[in-house]
Amino acid sequence: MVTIAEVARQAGVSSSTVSYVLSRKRSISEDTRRKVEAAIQDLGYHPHAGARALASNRSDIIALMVPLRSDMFVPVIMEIAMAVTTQAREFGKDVLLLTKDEGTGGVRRVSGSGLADAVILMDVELDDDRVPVLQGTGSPAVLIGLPADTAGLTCVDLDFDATGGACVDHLADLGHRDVALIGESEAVYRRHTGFAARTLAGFQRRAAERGLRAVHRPCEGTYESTAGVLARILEERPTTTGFVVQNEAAIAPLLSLLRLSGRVVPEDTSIVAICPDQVALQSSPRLTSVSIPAEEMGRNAVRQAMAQLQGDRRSSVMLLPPRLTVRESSGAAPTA
Amino acid sequence: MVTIAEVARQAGVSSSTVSYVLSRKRSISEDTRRKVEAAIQDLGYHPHAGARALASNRSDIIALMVPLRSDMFVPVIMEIAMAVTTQAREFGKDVLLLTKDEGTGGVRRVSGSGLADAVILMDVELDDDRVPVLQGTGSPAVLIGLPADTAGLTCVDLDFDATGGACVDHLADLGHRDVALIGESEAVYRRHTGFAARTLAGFQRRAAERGLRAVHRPCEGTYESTAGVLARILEERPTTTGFVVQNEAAIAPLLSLLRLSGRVVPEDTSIVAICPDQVALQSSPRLTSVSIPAEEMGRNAVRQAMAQLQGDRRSSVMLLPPRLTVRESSGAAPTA
DNA sequence: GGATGATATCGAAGCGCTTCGACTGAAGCT
DNA sequence: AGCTTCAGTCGAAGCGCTTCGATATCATCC
Repeated sequence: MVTIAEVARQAGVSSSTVSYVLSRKRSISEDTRRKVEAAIQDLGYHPHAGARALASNRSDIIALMVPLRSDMFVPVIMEIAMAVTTQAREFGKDVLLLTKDEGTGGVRRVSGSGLADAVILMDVELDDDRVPVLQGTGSPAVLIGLPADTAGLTCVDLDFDATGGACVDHLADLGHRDVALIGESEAVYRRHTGFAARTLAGFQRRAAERGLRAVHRPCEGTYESTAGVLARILEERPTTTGFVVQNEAAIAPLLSLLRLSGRVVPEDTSIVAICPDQVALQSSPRLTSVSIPAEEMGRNAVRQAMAQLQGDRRSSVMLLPPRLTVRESSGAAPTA
Repeated sequence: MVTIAEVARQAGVSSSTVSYVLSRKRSISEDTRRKVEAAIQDLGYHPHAGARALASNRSDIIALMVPLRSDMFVPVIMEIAMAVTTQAREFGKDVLLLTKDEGTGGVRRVSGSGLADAVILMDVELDDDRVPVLQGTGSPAVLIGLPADTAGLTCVDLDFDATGGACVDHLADLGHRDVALIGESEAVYRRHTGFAARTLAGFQRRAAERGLRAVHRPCEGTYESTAGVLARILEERPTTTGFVVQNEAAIAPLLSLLRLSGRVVPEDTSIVAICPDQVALQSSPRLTSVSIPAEEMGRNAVRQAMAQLQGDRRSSVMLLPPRLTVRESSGAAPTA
């Protein structure tokens, strides 16, 4: 292994000078800098990460705790993870992947051992036991998702309440009077995850404000369950013409079922999905949707973490505003 | 931060003794062990990862290089990544997440800096420039996927050639005489990824051996492209009754299209998918499928990496045998 | 009963880096 | 000319751990 001492010898300087060339913490003459950089190239030098962490008390690693299985849509999780990793690299940091099932022990371990300089938590529950532990460690922390009590925390999430409202607004603007929310599975509402409940609250509040009749049905997302949910909704309220779909898995079955029943989208029935743009674009017809800004959430989480690492201790809750894109699945309500 | 010295003082022993308690590399009396463990508990001691890496020359970190965007199905990538992480933790290792777009530089960086003890590469291309670099570093390496030349490498993958064959066998056994492979998008075949080509080769060879007529069509996986592909196949060879689907995204559109066209699965048409079990199970009807053993691949990759870390320098190519599960999407060919 | 071999523990060196204080020489003042 | 100032560099300490002898104790065996 090539050490800083060898680079120093090759460049004819002391090892501290090499260190300063690398860290830019002291001024270095142009001449010396060139010699050192040449030596680094020549020898293929890479500073030893452990030695650096020991001496500087920074590992340049951000821990990311990802759900193994969760209510979140897997591609969204993946996109967030990739965005975090990419953004972290732009700050010269690496990402350590932890699974949520490591729980509080995992949090203690990585911050206690100095393995990570900061921790980003995904799939945060309303009353998440990792949060107090994380605050106890005093290390920079960012949550993707909202717990019940956000006091003193830094969080990033889509504003799901506003999202529910935006979907209703869009359908109301198009003249729909009866709308339905095809939600996540019952288990998601029972479990202590906030996003489904927040979407529902926004959906219902806005529907009331706009004077629409609103129905909400949880849905597992399988073909059969979607068929059941759709049948129930149309039976109870046959005049329903606008659907908001939160469960990504229910989208394909829903489209298929509507086609089979002879309903044409968007002429007879309008659909607004809450899903990644990619999903909306590969459906047929392409879906009007509020996108899940996975990349933005991941990148912002890292930025917040970096701000904390640089001494910014303000907590903040960053709710990204919903962005609704009109595509081919929504249109004016049919005139009765 | 709590150091080993503080633990030692609290336990009334030397710090080397604490170290040996932790590493079990020398025998320690029961009495001393208890005192040390109590002190560790009391103080909430976590060894400093950097210091440990520096002194022992092992970081206890495995780097995992994941594709940002690729031909692979995202949930499969995710499942592999999670399996790698879980299995790594069972060996006391952590996982560092790298993106494929860091390329050879990323490989050099993590192994050159001693950040990772081993590297696992996903989404390996036939002629992958990361591979020679990785071999050059001399650090333990495992590939998930097969490059063209596997000499001296350790690889783990599903045996896609046998998979193509197994799908044909299943359909042939059921009496189908005309089969079609709905493959990945053209781009996948053009790009230098092996799994699609290997599946196709196995499919065609076995079809020839069994005397079936076989058609292969690439497919983008969108509703429109699937519709086009299906129409083309049925036009060219209307007697086609067996479909093998490799592109996960094409599954839902295909089922929907067949339903619309009045064909009943499996009475009129049989489908065998190559996809994760989860996808096969949530379709309607549930699909006969060869599963993508994502978890097994991830776990085995880690095991191979650990074997190499423990000095096993044999290279090996581990091709997991396809496992075909019969469900409701395949049945006897209709009698003409 | 002294040599032998385990077993249990300690002290110290050293891993490769960062960082602090000190030093040097040149430039900028008065 | 003598002073300060500052850019540029060096040497050494020290980060917290592992690991290699060395040592001490004790049971075992002729």
